[in-house]
Amino acid sequence: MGGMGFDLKTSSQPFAPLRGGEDRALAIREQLRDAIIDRRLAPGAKLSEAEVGALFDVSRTVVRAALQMLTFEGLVKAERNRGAFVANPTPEEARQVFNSRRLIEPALALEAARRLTSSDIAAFRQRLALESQLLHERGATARRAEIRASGDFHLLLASVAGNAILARFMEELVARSSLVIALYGRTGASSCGHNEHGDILAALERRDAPEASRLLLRHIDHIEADLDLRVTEGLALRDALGGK
Amino acid sequence: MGGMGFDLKTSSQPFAPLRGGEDRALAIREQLRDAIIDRRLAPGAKLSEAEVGALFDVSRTVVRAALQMLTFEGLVKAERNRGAFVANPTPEEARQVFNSRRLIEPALALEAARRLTSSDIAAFRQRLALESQLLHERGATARRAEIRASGDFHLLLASVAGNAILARFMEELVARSSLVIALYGRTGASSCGHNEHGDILAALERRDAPEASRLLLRHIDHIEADLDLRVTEGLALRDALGGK
DNA sequence: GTCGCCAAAATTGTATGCAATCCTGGCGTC
DNA sequence: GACGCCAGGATTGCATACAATTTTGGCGAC
Repeated sequence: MGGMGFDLKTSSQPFAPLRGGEDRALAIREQLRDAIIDRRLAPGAKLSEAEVGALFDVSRTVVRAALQMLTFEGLVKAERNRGAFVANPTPEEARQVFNSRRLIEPALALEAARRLTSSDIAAFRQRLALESQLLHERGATARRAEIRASGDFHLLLASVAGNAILARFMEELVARSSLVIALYGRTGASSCGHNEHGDILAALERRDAPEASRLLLRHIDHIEADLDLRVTEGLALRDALGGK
Repeated sequence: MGGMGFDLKTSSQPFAPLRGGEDRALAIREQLRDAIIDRRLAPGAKLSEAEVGALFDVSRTVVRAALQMLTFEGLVKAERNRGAFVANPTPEEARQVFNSRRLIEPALALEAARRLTSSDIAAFRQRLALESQLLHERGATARRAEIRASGDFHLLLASVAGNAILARFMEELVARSSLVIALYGRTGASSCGHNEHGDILAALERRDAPEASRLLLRHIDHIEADLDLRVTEGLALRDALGGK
């Protein structure tokens, strides 16, 4: 029992105002999603319907809808008659996430290089500016925002590529990646040192599709290389303990 | 106000018994999914919560859960305060579905060729036998079963490849493909004449990964080539009319 | 006759109540 | 002392009731 020990509603984001006139389940989904990939909610943590409902001041009906969406995205694992928990991906699942990204993202880069418009470039530049600003900031809040901003770069690339279905897949893959990085990351800063996103954007601007694709593939490799995915068998129990 | 005019529960499948002890929303999702890809539910048809609930003898709560899942899969389109409708993919969406498949499936074939076990082969053979049997049968029921069996081949391939995430993506892509074929298919029998699935399996058994990948890519091309995706702009209104 | 407005009906969005299931703690027995 | 059993509490699964929104049908004015 006992509260979750954090305040979901006062997210670090300036917006996300939990607008009342719109679909509240969507808003709650986003808040929980941010909390999960920011690691404010630890993997394995229980998401009690009543408790989440009390936090957001909605009924369990709405919470259930939000949790079902997150379950479909793979960020939450639901067990019948037991409840919903923040996902706790295994190293094998982590590998599958990155294998999927290695397959999809270079293709997206190829297509994005063809379709890139000047307004797309502006959006990329804005994203990159935010990233580099966060990189130089200190503190846990900046760290969290940095992880999310880094993911947004890949999401923007997917959206520029123009395939809505693959973009949705990428949304899921990026979210799961954030979770995996939080779990298995060594340094924590995935793209520290090199400015790989900037290099990719430069290649895109040059319309050098193969190079953009190649850089992106290596970028994914670098992210995964920063993980510690050694087997550590039979840790299911300890993971559960770590949850709380 | 006018029933849906069909009986969802007496599906053509011999199983799918709507087992009571398990999660009923899952069962309803499957039934509706089958009905959609079998075209017993026309694109654009309204899925009223009360009506579906009456058909399956469950409350709207359960129906809503099922419809939300189908919405996530892209088979149903939900509009706020208006209801849920069977998806009506545009030609552009159809192209995106096949572009996604062209990207993912050849990679799955490569991996499947490496991992194929003898029990996998047996499962493939069983699938193919069912397909060829259905191919020679007459009647709408056999046609529907054939479309589904054909999709199952691709799903089996995805499962053999061993990446659960991509397998889930494929589930969505195959379901959407069935819908697209029902909407835009010319002949209706996508793999008529050639036994492309059989050829792919043969290449897999020979461990000829590149050939299996190549054949699969061409197979997808053939499926898409059978579609009529000419633009027909501004049909959104007529589509809605066609819905009822 | 056509257009616009308004009330009734139908449908979805949300909250809440009850039943079923699972976890927890304590007691009795071996 | 350890194991198994059973009641109490808590949590989810589901159904239902009510509120909000949209659609529909008709009525009146122009």
